[in-house]
Amino acid sequence: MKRFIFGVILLAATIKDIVAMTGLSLGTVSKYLNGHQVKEKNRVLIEESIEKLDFNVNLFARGLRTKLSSNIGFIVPSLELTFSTKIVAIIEKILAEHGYTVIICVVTGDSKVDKAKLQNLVYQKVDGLLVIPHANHQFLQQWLEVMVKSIPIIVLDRLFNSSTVQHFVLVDNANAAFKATELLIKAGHRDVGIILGDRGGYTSDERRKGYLQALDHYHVPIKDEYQVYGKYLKAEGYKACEQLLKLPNRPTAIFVTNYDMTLGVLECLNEHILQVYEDISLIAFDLDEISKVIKPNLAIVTQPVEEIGYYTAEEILKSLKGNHANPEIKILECSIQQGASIKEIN
Amino acid sequence: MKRFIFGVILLAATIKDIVAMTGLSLGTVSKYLNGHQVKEKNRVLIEESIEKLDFNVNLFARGLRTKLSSNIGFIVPSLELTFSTKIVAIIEKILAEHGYTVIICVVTGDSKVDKAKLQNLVYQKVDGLLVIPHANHQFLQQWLEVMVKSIPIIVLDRLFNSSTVQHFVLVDNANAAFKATELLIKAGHRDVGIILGDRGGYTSDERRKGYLQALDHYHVPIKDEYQVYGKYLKAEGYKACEQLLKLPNRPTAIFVTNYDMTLGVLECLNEHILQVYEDISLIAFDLDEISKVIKPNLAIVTQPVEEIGYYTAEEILKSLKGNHANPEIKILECSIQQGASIKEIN
DNA sequence: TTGTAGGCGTTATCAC
DNA sequence: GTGATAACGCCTACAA
Repeated sequence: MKRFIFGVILLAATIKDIVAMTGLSLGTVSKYLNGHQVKEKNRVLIEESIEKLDFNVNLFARGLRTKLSSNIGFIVPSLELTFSTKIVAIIEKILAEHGYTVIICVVTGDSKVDKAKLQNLVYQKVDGLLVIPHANHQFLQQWLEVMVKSIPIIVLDRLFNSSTVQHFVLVDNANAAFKATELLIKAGHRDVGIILGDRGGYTSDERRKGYLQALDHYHVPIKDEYQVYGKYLKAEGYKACEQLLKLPNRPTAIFVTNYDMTLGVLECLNEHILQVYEDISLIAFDLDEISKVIKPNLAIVTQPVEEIGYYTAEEILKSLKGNHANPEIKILECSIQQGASIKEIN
Repeated sequence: MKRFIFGVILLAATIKDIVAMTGLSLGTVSKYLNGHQVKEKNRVLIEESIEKLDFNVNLFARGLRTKLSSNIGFIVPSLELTFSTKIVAIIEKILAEHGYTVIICVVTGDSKVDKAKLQNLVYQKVDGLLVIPHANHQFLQQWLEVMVKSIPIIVLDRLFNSSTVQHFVLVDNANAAFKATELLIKAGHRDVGIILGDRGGYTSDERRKGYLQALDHYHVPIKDEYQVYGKYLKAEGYKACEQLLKLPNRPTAIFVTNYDMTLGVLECLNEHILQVYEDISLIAFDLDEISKVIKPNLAIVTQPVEEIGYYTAEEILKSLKGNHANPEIKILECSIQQGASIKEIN
């Protein structure tokens, strides 16, 4: 019952072809395929046959029975952030080694659109879900609460309160912000501005917390007008920066808490003909690839993206095979990379 | 035969549930689901039932029959290039509107690893393929030649000779390079270096062609030592730049032909304490987001990523529904964005 | 350890 | 237009 002609595959081989070739039964072959014990002799027989026939399990048929797709979904708020794409890349690599593929799903924040996309994603298409939530994505969160009942979910980058979703991979934002702010203070800065993302968002709150703790720890007065928000966007970062520059006693140093806003800040400083270091000190977040390109080299806080990726991939694989629930909140540390953007004053 | 309890879904509804609820036959419902004509009265009946049951087609079962997954695969050489990620994002958005999901597949260039990944990808998992090929990816190309017999494939960014793969979306690299080089020449530069990607690669060859044409057109002598290669990598771009700087009569202007190499070049110039504009003029490729961040603003060649994305999405959708073969080589134009990195000399 | 048989939910091919 | 029925390829009791 072969389906080749002149060495060209006409129809993909099925288990039945293996049965015909080996003389074994369907059940035996299927068992072998699913990792059960089979007599050594038969094992060899089956493996030979698989090789010859170039057999591959039909995933539709398997899925029809098992409801499993060996796809995992990756929900991201954007693909323009290197943070997301790096993690996607690492995870895709590891999951591929285990026969899984990654379906990407960019959520827009528009819940009508997102609803359709998530529906589409989840209908039999994924066995598990990795999520980097959008800031303030109420709808997504609710949806995850429901989904987690049927498939494993790991949430990255952002913590939220939930009795059902309990598997998180985060970085210690507060501590990272503390260290960044500390660096500025230790260089003598007492007028330290911070550009945060979304007001009330988890990440922003954490970073703000670290910032405030550092000021407090070193007895630097806290000023509300030094804390501005830029929604994690370049254009908003620009505005936030202008806001700080307009202050009567403008900060001598600024801590910008993400990549995109930093681009906006740099553009803003450029236009105002202010020199980083000379006129204003800067420490940024996540600028890895380009921090050295910018003059002067920027001091930056770096998230352990690789570690996040590896850890998350391992975790989802664990959840996928078996113990469906190993809820954990994992917190990884950021590192600080020195630059030449912080001026020592007095 | 409902499968709800207290409003909670126990089992996903099937066509049979609709049959039970409407009194119609399986065939009729299935026909409706696949866009065939059904009596108005029955249409309403079915739609109500679908609504009530929250019915969704089981894609495993459908796939088992049709061999279609409504996934499309996107093969990229890396997710660290904004070129790729932007296009992925656009395409994911459009395909989602049509019920398709995007499976990402990062090829490494290591053909053993890639082979496994591509196998995995293609086994019933995708209905079509979008590809941004790796430079010199011989294996991938051969594989595409085979795959294209069974599913539609569109190749982006890079052209290769093939009797089977015939659907390409490209930019006019030669013309873009001509215009970029022209800009330098018109500013008075006659010692113009170019940093290309991979020697012999399609894209590099095209960009080199445009560069040479411009020199020729304006009667500027061509010098081999001004043409160096950096494999599209940051570190290699750094080296390539050094190579140019070491020349006895080093170029007064450099055209760097991709994003990553430009980062390397900027780093190199930084370390050699050479000022862009003042000491050396520069025009780059694809630096969109950060060109304004860098001082001085870089002149850049911008690829029409949006247009590439939209066009490609439309094309693959066309191929997916029906006319399996509308081979075409689409060429889109790049634009030049002025900056302050080119000095007028004499 | 191996074989048998039923069913997963659809679509497609027929008749009607 | 509609309704029965047979695949699609696999997994999993259950029986041997």
